[in-house]
Amino acid sequence: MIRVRFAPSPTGNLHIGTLRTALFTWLFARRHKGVVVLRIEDTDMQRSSTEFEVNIFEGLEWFGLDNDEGPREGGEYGPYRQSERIEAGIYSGYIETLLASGHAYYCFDTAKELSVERDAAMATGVPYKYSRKALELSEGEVKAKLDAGEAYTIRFKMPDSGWLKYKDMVRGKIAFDNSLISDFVIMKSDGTPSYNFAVVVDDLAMKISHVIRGEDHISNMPRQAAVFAALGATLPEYGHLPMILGPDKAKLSKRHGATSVTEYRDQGFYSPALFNYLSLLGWSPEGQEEFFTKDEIVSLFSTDRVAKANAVFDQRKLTWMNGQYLRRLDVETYEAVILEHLDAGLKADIEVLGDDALSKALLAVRGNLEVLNDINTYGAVFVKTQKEYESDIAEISFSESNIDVLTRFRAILKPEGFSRESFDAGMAVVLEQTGLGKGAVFLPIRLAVSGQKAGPHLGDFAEVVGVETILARLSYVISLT
RNA sequence: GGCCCUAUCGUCUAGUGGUUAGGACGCCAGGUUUUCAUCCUGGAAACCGGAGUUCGAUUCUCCGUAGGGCUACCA
Repeated sequence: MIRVRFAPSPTGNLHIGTLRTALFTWLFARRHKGVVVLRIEDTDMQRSSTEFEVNIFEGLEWFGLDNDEGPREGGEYGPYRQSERIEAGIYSGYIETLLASGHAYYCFDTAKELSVERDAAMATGVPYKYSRKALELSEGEVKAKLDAGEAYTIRFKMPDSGWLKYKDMVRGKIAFDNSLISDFVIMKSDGTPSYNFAVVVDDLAMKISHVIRGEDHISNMPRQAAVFAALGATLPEYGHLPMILGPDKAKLSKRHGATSVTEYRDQGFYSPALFNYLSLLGWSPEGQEEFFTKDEIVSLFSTDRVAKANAVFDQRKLTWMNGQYLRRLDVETYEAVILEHLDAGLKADIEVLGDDALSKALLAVRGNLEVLNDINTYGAVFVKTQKEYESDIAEISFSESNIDVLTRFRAILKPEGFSRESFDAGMAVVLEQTGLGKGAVFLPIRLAVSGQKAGPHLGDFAEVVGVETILARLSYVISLT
């Protein structure tokens, strides 16, 4: 049975990079009909908060990644928060085992002593390894220090020789020399387990079969593998994903603008579009097609087509893809989706214009939208107040020819039987009558009836605001001369 | 400094021991459209460098270089 886990740390909002890891992990599991476990790695009490945990849940849900086991779903390998696992004594049990087998030992060095060691090693160009001073303590000395209440950590004793060799699902063969790795802390002085230890215990206890995570964890492999070995367990399969970078090729972070998933949601990105885009960042199926549904991606996904090189997150392309999704949606879905982002005030104002006004207006500006929130910019033209309209008009100068065009158009436009088509036909007549170019006819009409030089198709616009408004505005402009 | 990973248009990527090195975003030009947008057509744009292997390397090997990661009582 394939069991994967997604293990975010609630020390910040759900990040695009973290989401991509979750996505690939999820895709792998769903592709192979496996189980997805969500585990919250909140051993860092200082930085973790439930607010961030909630944001992570929210982001995953919006994006469309579900999990079979987790803090909210429960499951037979719970609890699924490391903080709760600490309370349950899960880690201390394993610590005892390691202590008893000689794979771990108490360490009483202070932070200052350790940094002196480290600086000395750095200065001589030797890779730093803990001196193992604590290992020279006799059992009696250790007990005495413990009894005296001295602060301590527990370190894992790395093997002095041998290599960790494994085959990465994404990168192929990888090897590390164990003798270069320092003994590392597995239990901090506050009694909580460190990451490299907790992760192993949990992956083992939760029977995780495949670990898919970011490349930043590759260097942790020899440490984690050594703990697995010391516990007499076999290593799960591992796949390390390339990182997502900002435009400056540095690891994606806050200074690159929006990085939290809920921010993308709030800006009006449609989650299936983000899903599609992110799936193609570091992975590609065969062929040239770029648009895939979630189900298609699940059935196509495979770790051996995951890229090895880091990828820059291109917001331009995401935005383009989002616009494509908006245009490809069926009308009902499009309206439902866009309505969630339409300002209530703007919505009410448009609805006042008539029964189908809202629907027509939303459709009229569809081609202009990239993100859902754009509707509030492009939709405003439909509900300009008279005052706003007049002040827009005041900025525009109409020539005699323009006024002639407007006058002719006003004469042709009839309130009876008005439609988008009759509006267009009316403009065509003016075109013929005057013999002017398209621009010389259409632009002044657009300016006169909308007060701006860009916007939705005028026939659509007229249908929404009503022929009376159009006629009134034509007359208004004509009357100014 | 040490260790690990990586390297195809500006960006995301496909691909191959012999290809006009393909697609997409962006950019430029033209067209459709009433303007903008959409849409259509076309264009510019890449195999990091040096050795080696080979009849032939972008592709395989090595060495550089560059970028990224790790080197914590963060995860």
